[in-house]
Amino acid sequence: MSEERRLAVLRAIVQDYVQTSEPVGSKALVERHHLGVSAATVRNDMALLEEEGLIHAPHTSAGRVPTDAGYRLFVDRLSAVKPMSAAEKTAISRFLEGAVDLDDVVDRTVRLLSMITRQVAVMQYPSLTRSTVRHIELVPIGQGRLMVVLIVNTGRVEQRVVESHLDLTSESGEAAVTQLRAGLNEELGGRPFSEAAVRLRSLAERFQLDARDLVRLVVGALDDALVEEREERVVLAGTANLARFGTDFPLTIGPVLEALEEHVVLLTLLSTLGEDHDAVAVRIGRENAHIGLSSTSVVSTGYAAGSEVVAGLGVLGPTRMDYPTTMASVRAVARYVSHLLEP
Amino acid sequence: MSEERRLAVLRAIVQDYVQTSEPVGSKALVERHHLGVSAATVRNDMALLEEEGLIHAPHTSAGRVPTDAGYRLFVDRLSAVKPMSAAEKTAISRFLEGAVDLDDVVDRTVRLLSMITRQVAVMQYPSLTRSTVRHIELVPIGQGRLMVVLIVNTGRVEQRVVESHLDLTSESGEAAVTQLRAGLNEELGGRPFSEAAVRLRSLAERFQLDARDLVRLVVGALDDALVEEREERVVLAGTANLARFGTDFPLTIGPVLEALEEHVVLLTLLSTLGEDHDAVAVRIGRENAHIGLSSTSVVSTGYAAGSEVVAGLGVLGPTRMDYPTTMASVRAVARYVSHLLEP
DNA sequence: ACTTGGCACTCACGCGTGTCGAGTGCCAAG
DNA sequence: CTTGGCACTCGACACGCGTGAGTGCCAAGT
Repeated sequence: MSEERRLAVLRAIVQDYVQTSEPVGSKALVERHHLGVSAATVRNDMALLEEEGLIHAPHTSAGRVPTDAGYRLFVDRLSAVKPMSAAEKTAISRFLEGAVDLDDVVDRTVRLLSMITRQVAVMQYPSLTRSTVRHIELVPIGQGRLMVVLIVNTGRVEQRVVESHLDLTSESGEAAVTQLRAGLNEELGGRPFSEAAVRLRSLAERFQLDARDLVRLVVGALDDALVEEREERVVLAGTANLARFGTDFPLTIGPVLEALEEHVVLLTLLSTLGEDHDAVAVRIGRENAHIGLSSTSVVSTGYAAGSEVVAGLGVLGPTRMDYPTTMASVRAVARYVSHLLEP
Repeated sequence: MSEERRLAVLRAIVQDYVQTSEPVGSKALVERHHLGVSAATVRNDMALLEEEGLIHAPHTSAGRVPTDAGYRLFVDRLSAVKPMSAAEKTAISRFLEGAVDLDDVVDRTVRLLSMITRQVAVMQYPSLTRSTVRHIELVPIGQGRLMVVLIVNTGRVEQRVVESHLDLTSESGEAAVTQLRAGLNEELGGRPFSEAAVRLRSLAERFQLDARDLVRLVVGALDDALVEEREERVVLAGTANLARFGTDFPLTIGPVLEALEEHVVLLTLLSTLGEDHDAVAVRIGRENAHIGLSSTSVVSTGYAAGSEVVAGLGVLGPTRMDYPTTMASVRAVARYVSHLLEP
């Protein structure tokens, strides 16, 4: 009972099943992969694998299909990371190079990733909490309204309008704005958001009484809306790829689309938690908390701006997916994006 | 041969078919709608309607189904605009009221619309070309880089970074930036984008030679990236609703999802062209240029910021949709959005 | 000139049956 | 521990048939 061969059988099953998307039987296996043994032997191995819960037969006398656990084992121990061809690499960099904008980078990345993996691609905008402040601008825009523009080191820009009863066009109003702008930038410029909240708190006291109201509003806008990261934005592309499986599989497309519309769900999918830089995380089937994604897998990783990992990106597809190549693609794209966000 | 009754029959067919999604036969018709005639008479009418190309039998001895032309006639002449209940109206305003942001408005609108129509909702961001400039801000962000922030009357904000070899931190650099900022705002502030291009052209000459380079860069950024509206943004929600029909119908979901990912396609769908303010446009089946949308209909209208229509929104669903209520919903939501963008 | 009931006809659909074959489990021999 | 053999299972597919909804046409009624 060679343990090793049993795993080879599992690997072969996964590979065949991924390719053909049909349950694979003992006979087909031996003729496609030259394992040096007969079909009967493979059958015995299969019986054991099934006992271990790694594969499963949809019904009596049908071929075997890997279970979630089977895929897991395959990913963890049985698959080599498939290197990307030089052509693919240059294609990636070409496609991403033209981006003019953070929005554009995200848009292109997600499109690219969905195209090369032929699956659904997901990308999170650089998280504010893990970024640093580059600049804060205050722009009066008529009446008592002030637009607060926050520029982040990743190139992300956020803005919010606050309404004040102060007359900002008056001399004293303008002075207050100027002073506040300077104060904010001095206090926060170049600093990570994690420090922002505390630093903001002490700011109001430095101002004259009649301006404190304004300070509080602006600080409130920054603090509440941005630091609290009420909106971690997520973008996706390639949903049409889901349709390719629709007929093919017990994967009904509806629940998946629903899950994809819940951006909160997507965010938890991407949270690769305590990850190494550049490790690729894989969640298989039921491992994804969300029901409706129970027959899909998520391959994700973090990307960096400078040295800091700022957010995640990845792809989502049926559990029956080509893990090695998908993982390679995700990793490669993440690297290029990090590279792009470098300066 | 009462023309009138024939149309009544068509109306009845459309209504029944929309509700049951099954071909409707003469017998079922007479017992559900008390037209004062017998099934045989209805059959004669149906034969005529079919001759006119308004309905169609999927196969011999099956009920009838409206054709695109049939729906068209129904929408144009046979349907009354269904008024919305007070409850629905308040629900709409409640849901939209909390928006803090233009992004937020768009996001909520599209979600809301997809929920109440139970179909795919699409919304275009306020078009820059139809908006007016509220303010332009120039923010130096280290080295020779300058961020150009454009604030639009609709609340939309666009930004772009330009790189200059000028030292912007020097005194003369700062002066140039200040002068340019003032010049831009004087020249463009409060003006529609349609005038922007010409006004920008003459700007460079007003500056000293060494600053002209900078001016050209900034003007280029505004002109090229924004006025050219390279990116008319579109947001959608409710794609999961497509799945509800997937099984139901000859509407395969794949091509539709593909079309939805092409934002260009969506934009042309929304372009209600030479529309009256608050007229709701309907495109039925093949009327949508794009193949893949040939069995879907689009109900769309424009929304305004102030008095000017700035962009479109609408929903997309199977040709077999409840046009009167969908049209009512789209109109109602568009009105509230316009209201929200008023000030 | 329409309307209506009657009647023969047409198919899509569902169901049961039968065949086929891939695939399995088990066993006894190598 | 492997292997060939063998009986068995069960889904997929094809065929045939009955059923019924729905039609078109016609002749009679208003």
